Amino acid sequence: MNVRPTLDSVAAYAKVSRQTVSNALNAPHLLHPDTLSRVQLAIERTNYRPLRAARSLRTSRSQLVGVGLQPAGDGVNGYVLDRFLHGLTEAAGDAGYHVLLFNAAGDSKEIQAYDDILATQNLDAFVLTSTHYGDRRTAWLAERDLPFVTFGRPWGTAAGHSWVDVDGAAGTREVTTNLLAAGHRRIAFVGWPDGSGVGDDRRDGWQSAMTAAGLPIGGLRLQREDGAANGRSAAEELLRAGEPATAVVCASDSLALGVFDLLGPSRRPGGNPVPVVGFDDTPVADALGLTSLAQPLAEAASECMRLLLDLLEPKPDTAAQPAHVLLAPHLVVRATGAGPVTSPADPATQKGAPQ
Amino acid sequence: MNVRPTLDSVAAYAKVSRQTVSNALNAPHLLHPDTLSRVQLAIERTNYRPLRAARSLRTSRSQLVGVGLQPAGDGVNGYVLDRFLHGLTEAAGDAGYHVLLFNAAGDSKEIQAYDDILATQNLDAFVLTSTHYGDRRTAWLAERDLPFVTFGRPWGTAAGHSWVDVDGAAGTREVTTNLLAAGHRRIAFVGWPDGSGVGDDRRDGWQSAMTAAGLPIGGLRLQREDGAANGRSAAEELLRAGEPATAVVCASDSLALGVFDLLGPSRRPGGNPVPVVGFDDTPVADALGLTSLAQPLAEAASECMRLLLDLLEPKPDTAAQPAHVLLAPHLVVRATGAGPVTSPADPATQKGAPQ
DNA sequence: CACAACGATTGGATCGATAAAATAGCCTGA
DNA sequence: TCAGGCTATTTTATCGATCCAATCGTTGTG
Repeated sequence: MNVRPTLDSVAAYAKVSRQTVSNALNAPHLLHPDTLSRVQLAIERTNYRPLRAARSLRTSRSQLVGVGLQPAGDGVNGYVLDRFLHGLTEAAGDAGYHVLLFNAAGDSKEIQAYDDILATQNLDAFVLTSTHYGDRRTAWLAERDLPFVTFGRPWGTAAGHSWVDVDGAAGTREVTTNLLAAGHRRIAFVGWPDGSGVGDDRRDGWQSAMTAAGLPIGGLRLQREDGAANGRSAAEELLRAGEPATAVVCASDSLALGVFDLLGPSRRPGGNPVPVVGFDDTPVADALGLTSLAQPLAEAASECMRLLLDLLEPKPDTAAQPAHVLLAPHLVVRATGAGPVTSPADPATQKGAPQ
Repeated sequence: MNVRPTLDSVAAYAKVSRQTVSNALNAPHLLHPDTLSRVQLAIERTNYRPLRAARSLRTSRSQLVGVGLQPAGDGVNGYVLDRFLHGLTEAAGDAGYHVLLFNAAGDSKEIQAYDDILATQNLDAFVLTSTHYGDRRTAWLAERDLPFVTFGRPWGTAAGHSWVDVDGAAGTREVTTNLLAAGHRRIAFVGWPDGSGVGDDRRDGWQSAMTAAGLPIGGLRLQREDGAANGRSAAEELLRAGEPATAVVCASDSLALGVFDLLGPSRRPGGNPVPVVGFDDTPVADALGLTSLAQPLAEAASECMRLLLDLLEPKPDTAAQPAHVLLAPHLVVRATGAGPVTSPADPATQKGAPQ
């Protein structure tokens, strides 16, 4: 039964003072090279590692990053955040940090949770997810000079803080452009009701690609709350339209699933399957062979951690400015889903010169 | 700019000694009622809460529970564990604990991670997930007398520790019995290859229900690695069989999805849809209207926390024995999926007396 | 009336680290 | 020669809590 080594025990072992061992770890340049290597050997031999609680008490830093979890994660959005969380745990670990979870249901409760946890734990920083219009959390944290990074850009407010986000518009623009290049002209977008930030952004990408191609969007833009059933209802509306859409881009996999159910290959055997593109590349998309735009979540997480480190351990030469990172999603084309490169059914419009 | 209150500042406010304030929090029975209420008032007025780092240094307890995360969570199994994690965070919070995440890819790396983290953090306990045959983690922790609870029973080893698990066999038995009661006789089971603990358990429930009904299982039991494509291949095999199955119970939603794709209502319009039952009630099942057995994950998490508290804060009267909790999954019947209560196609075998 | 027993409260030591100040040794130059 | 500066290392103080032993006042007892 061997006890934990402490600074003192290592110091005795190396025949130096406690502080010298501490310096070997935190300020090695202060030591004479010979002393340094002797102390390092002692540290290795005794397998010493400083106790965080003691260090934290003295320095009021903990190497902990707080993340608030929504208690009832809805399936699909939950998927994205959970993958992000996995990535963050990994990125944090690489930087010598750990992730501490706490409950947060809604802005005000999350702020309450910050308050609680800060009173008892020395958290070094926070990572926020699911930013939205009227988000009160960022202002609260900024007022108190607490370091934080958001995964999600600050919708509707000036960006006084660092953030990482995925460029949804770029994704939908790219996939729409692909479809246009494949000859599609009537490309619909099934999105969420206005005002959701993320949803508006994803719609804008589609819209700008259509407009750039000089195509009208009248009747092609549908709005539904998220969910497969609502996607189905949107597909029905599209089917009722005079001139049907030949491809559909969606704001989420859930909506895409519903659309796919009515317009995809399974329901129209022998007919002309309509390419349907989802967003987030969830297991649902994978299971159904649905083409989808994937967020680079692991990368987003490591970027968050990088920006956080810029705040927490600023390089001496660079001033710690809030920084922003916008990552591009990438398209996951799935075979069974009759991916977006499929040409439209009508040969007349096929492979025509754009515009 | 007000500073954090400390024991000393509260003591000064209440005109007592530091230790008395400490006792008011940790051993209130030692104080005179008048003093107690005076100190409590002071604590409230100053909004004092003890700093964990300082307390942890002295008591070597941290109110932290460690959970290892698999870095690359596969979609479906990841879903279950992530929901469990949400529940655990909530349950821990209710008990005054927090969840600390760390990376763990595979047993040996997870053990390595334990070692690392214990050297620097005073973790009070661990919660392990995904127990399996030949799991080396539990023995490692037990050898060092570290408190822990597993979500997942100890497959193949004696249970020297507390655990919580979901009774997969009970779930498949129940659903199979339901199907039998509805008149089905040829009920297939599509499961994983032998030796996976969880998979064997889920198969056993189906098998025991079939055997209890005096029905043969020859040709009805298929084994596939997890995945929708493999489920599809299993369904093909079932279709090739001389006497087709009239219902299928699966070890996972992924397998069920594949089976459903070939045997469900979508592919056999006008035909006789075969009831297909999945396991875990993932978003995939929800999206497709697939009937599935849901694990009570929030409950499992709170039970884990309860057992952990029994270890960490043992009641004086009860000896801290390792305890086991086996929770029953519940069936989520979905309408579109032509749930398991559907009668088989052949009227001859319909609603006959069991056996 | 001295003294033990007890309840309520206090003061010092301690947990294990880092910050800040002090010291010891060595070198340089007026 | 000796003040002053530099480097390498040690000493002392401190972070904010709890543990433990000591103290103080009150009461009961022989």
